[in-house]
Amino acid sequence: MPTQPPAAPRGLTRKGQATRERIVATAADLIFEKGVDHTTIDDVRTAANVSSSQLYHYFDDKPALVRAVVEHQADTIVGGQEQFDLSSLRGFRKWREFVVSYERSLNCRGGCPIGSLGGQLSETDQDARETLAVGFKRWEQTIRTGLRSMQELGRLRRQADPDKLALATLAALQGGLLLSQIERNTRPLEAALDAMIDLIESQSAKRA
Amino acid sequence: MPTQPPAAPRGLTRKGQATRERIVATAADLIFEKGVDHTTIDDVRTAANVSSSQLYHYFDDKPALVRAVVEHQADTIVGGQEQFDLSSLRGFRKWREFVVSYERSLNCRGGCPIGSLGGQLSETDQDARETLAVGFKRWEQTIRTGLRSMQELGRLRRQADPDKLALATLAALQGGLLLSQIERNTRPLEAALDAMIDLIESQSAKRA
DNA sequence: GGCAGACTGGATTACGCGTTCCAGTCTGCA
DNA sequence: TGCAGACTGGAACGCGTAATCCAGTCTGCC
Repeated sequence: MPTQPPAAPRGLTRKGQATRERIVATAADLIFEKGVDHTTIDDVRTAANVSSSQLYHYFDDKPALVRAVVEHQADTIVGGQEQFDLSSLRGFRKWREFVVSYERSLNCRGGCPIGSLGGQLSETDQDARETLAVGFKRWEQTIRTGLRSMQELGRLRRQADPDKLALATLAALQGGLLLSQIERNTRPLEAALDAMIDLIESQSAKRA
Repeated sequence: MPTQPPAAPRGLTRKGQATRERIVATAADLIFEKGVDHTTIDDVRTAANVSSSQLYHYFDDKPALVRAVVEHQADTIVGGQEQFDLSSLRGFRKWREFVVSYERSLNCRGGCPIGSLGGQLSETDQDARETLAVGFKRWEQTIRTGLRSMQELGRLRRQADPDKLALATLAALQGGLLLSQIERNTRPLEAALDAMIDLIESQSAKRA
């Protein structure tokens, strides 16, 4: 359940909605590349081919646009995450491969599309921070669901705590992405994910 | 080995050096609270009680000041880290307690003094990014040293990879801090650190 | 087919903030 | 005790950028 129906189309023409969408997507790309504060309204204006009055027709001000971007990124990332079946170690390994190669394809630039926003907005935009928190909760949820069915299927020991493992896995992912972004090398990301997979394996039921 | 001798005192009076130090420390605090881009030169000026010409006497421009802050934070954090003996599980648990209660005392504001800088600077200031990378390498090193001696002391299995574990632990810490900052709750941080400690324990030599 | 309101364009404004300038005072050293 | 250069103060400048304004055009609906 998203915070709202997919971006309240309160009296927006189909065309208007498309324009709005284009602005958000463009802004999301630019912000991912250059960060919130180094992406100017004018940058977005130019890249999305809209005039400033158009932009302010759809968004009250820059923070409002940024919040729309936050929701957009959360939807995109969590949506992509749901493609993976994390109810087995094999599934986790596949996911690990995907994440690492994705990061490598970006040359470790930008970090996590959501996580990097967290560092930039948490202390300056309370509203954005809460939206991010909701996004992460959803993300955590998808991992948790995988681990819980892993346990229900008897693949994970009963004593294991899938909820805590899910949260830790998300944290490891975020930290790995951050360090990889700083070092411009996927090694930290790999080490972090491998560690979590090792931990899950060590708590798997196979030996019981 | 830091990038430079502790901030080249090229022809600075003792008093001048103190002033410079005060500026950096003040800037570090403000940047930690509000982020790089929302901390203005004027904020620093006021809080540190210096005039703008003083500030520009010591630093070429804002990026130069920011870089000085990065080095300052890296020295502070890594220095503090070295107090802990991570050559035993007990040491790790003590460290875990310290980190969590520290974060709690800040009400989860600000995240990691170094890590949060990474997200803000990696894509905009190449130079700062590299300085951060060096800082993290030093930090990683202190954890690695602990794990290596843990292994040498026979507390960690020979098959374990202390270097990779150290990197993963640092990543888990960073991710935990980031998520805790966003959620304003220490749970993610605790889950991340506990997971790494569990992993290390599962690879300890006690059962061998 | 007309009109209300969604939508677009571009010029203009207002101001925050980094940076510079100049005119001084203090301080270590010969 | 003089003087070079480290150090300080505060006013002023100029640019980048968010935001506004007004003058339009398009579009769905009765």
